[in-house]
Amino acid sequence: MSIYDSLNKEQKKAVCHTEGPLLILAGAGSGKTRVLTHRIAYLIEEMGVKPWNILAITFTNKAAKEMRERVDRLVEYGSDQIWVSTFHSMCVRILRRYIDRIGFGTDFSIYDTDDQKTVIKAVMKRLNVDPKQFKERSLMSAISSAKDELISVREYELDAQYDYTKKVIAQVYREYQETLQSNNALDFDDIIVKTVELFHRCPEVLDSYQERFQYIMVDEYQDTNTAQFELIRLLALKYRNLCVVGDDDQSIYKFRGANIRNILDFEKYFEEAAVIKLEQNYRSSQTILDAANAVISNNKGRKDKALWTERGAESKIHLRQFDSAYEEADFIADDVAHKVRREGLSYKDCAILYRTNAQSRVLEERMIYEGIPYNVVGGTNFYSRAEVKDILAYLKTIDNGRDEMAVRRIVNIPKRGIGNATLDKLSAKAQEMSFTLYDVMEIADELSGLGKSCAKVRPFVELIESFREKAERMTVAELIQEIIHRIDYEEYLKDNDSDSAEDRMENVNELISKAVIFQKQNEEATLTDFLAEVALVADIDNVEAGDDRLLLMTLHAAKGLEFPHVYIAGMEDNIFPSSMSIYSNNEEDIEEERRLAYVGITRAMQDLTLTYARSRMLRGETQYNPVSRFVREIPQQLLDSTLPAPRRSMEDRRMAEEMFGIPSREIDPPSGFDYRPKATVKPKITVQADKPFIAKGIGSLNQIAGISRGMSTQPETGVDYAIGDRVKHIKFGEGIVTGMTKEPRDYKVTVEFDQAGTKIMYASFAKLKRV
DNA sequence: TTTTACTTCGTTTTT
DNA sequence: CGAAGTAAAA
Repeated sequence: MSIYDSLNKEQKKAVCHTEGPLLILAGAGSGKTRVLTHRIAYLIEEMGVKPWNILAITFTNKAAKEMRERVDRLVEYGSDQIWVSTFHSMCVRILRRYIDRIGFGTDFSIYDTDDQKTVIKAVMKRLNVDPKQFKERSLMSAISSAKDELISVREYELDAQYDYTKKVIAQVYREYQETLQSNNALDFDDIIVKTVELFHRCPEVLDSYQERFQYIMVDEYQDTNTAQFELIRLLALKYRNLCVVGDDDQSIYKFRGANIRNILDFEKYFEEAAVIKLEQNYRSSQTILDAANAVISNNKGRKDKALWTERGAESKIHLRQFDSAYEEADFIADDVAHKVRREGLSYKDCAILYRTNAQSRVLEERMIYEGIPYNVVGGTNFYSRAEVKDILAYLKTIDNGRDEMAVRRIVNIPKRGIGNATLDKLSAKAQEMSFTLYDVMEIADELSGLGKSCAKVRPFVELIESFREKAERMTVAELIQEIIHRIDYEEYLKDNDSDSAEDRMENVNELISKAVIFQKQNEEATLTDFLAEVALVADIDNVEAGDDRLLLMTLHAAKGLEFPHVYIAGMEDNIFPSSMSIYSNNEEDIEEERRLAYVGITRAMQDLTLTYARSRMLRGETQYNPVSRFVREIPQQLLDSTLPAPRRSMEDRRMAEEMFGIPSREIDPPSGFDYRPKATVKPKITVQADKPFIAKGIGSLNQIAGISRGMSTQPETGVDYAIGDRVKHIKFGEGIVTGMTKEPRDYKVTVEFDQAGTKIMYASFAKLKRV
């Protein structure tokens, strides 16, 4: 019996088709990861392909890690020799070796979105671009899409000649690229673009990688953009053993430049390509698949396919309407609690999905209220938190003095009396001498015309120099510790805001732990490597399977995951599909949202619950939205409750009145529009200045719950009650503690409530008070 | 130069 | 409604 016997006929075909281009159209839940891992195993074990000649590209680090582990279980040896990597980390790896051939230093920095924004702003100022007329946001996305499409500055300029707006964008684009180059920095898009440029300009480098990667596999192929396609096209050009796996129905990253034509036209680019469809679904019940198929069938221009399963209909899709988002959240919390406490389900079997990150707040508040342990995926990335970025900026400055962004960030942290005025003077001087900002600072006291403020620069330079010297013989973790000690970072945080200082320090410590772990896993790794690693982690990468927690995330973040019980909240027009897509009047935008709906529905294995609210607060305004059109696209017999009659617009009503003289029935707004939660739990620390980060999302919930973040990594020791004590719960009232069990990072407490009966809850969530 | 108070602005989704 | 940016004050 071989490992391939467990595959179905189509899967087997895909695994054994090893030579030449191959397109695998893999529907949701059709076992595409299985196919990919088995295919790699087959190449090694049956075809005698050397592991180091195989390249597998995934979308996230998490997927890469999973794939490597699964391959490792299938093959005898060599799984560590395969390149399993994301586009970005693969390109960084290549560029670290060869980017000096196209005018960058191999110790380049990587700029995240915040850094980009800062650069754009500075550029706009320098070029006198009117911020009223041009939003930095749109400039950024214009530049980003140009890069995704591999349009160079020069090409953009040529195209812009007769268009004022484009001309301005072209100017900003040029200046932006020049700034990045002089900072020896690349943004996310550049990481791909520069690799393509390297391959074009240095055929011998390309050739060496073509020889190296004789068998290439790309996962989530529908999400690739033009630049990424060009990259893999070049790599595969010589041996043409390119296998791409994707599902056009799950293409949801158009806004990020994903080019759906890459998958729809694959057979045009590679004429000899074989196409295999995987349509048998191993994940969901028939009912869920029927709903998904019904919704997605409203899209035009898709590859023809339909999912099927051997499973039965099982339970219907639950549909619930509420008066407000509070009630919606209340219902979901109760429903999850019920399933866990009465039906023996685990929290980790459930997920709540929503369209926008902003929707997580109300849900989070309710989960705390109900005592449900949860994690939020997404929101603000751990590495974009101010305190983490401060420390990283120190590291970047030490590592790459040309990174002006980093230098500017930390030059006055802690306060050294070096403000914008001084910095601008130094910066101008730097420009004039074509030095970097840091170079000028080093020689500041020898320069004339800088005034007395330059005396303050000296100690800063000396500090950095001493760090550089120490960095030679220290680990990254030790270096961070040295930095926070020398600049007394804790004191700085306390001066700024004593309330949050402790939490922030906790994040810094978390960063130190990450550095320790990183260096343990990569013994040869340098500071540069650590900074690159840190720049390329995504939120989803931090979701660990171990914790028994309910997951909250956007529909986008949910792609590739599955859960027995899925809730999709906010099923309303203007929320989902988003108002942007509705008002754009472009059917393609709605189709993209519909694919998102398809992704959401197909995450569910057994049970799917769709909820919507008649009123919802948005930007301080109450909106009344009709139920999502996607819900209406689900056949009624699959739903467990009936939909309200389609709401008629005011015009329709007026017309009906005029034509028939009948006053139309009042449907909206609903009765309960002023609904307030019975007793809102006011988070002690609200989600503001300090928007929760993810770092597995734990930080966020602790912060909302008013619990020190320290508990996210260490078990709580300080509960002030024990078995036999009388305690009070915010919702269930008073009761007696009848049991306590210690869990790795928490206590599980059993309480017999006077009114509400016996409940089992986590101590850190229940916030029980001794009475 | 830094802090504070007021205004404005806007919200999709993110490697 | 909340964050972020700007103008004025210390």
